[in-house]
Amino acid sequence: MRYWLMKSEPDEVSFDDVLAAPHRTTAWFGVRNYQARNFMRDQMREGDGVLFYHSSCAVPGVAGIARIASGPYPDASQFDAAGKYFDPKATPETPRWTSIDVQAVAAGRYLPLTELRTVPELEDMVLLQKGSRLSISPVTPDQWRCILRLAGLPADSGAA
DNA sequence: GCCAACGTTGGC
DNA sequence: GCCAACGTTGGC
Repeated sequence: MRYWLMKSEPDEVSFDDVLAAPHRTTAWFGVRNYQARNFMRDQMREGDGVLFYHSSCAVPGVAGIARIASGPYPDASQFDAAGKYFDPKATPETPRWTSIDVQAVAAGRYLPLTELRTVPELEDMVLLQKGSRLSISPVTPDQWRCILRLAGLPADSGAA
């Protein structure tokens, strides 16, 4: 059981969008960074906890708690020649990019990035490191508990 | 396999 | 829209 932070642009997919989706679940596709892909492919497993983060918006921050709802599987968008995520070097036999399903669990109090930066317990979060742009990053159990407490969510939020 | 040029991310 | 940071590409 691990914990992760996943960035989404709310103009594309917001936490509320996932809450409103069938089974509160969405496929996470379009990741085109090897480090983030390797987390999905090699480490992320069903039941892991997810901090759902809104990026590239007026007030970036953690919008809610989610969980990983599938194992990794090939990202279908890499094969769509008409789509913006097409990768001509990927084939169904040798896929390059990975997807995973994410299920919304609960929205707590919205936690703006500016507030997270003031919390000493979170100063080592990958998200908060200078120059960090990873769309998927690991979160420690202590950081996870701290975020849930700040958001006003029960400590067992995200438990399968 | 080096590394300059280029592209992207994402907060501000 | 700016720009710092960082990843990727491709010539050599």
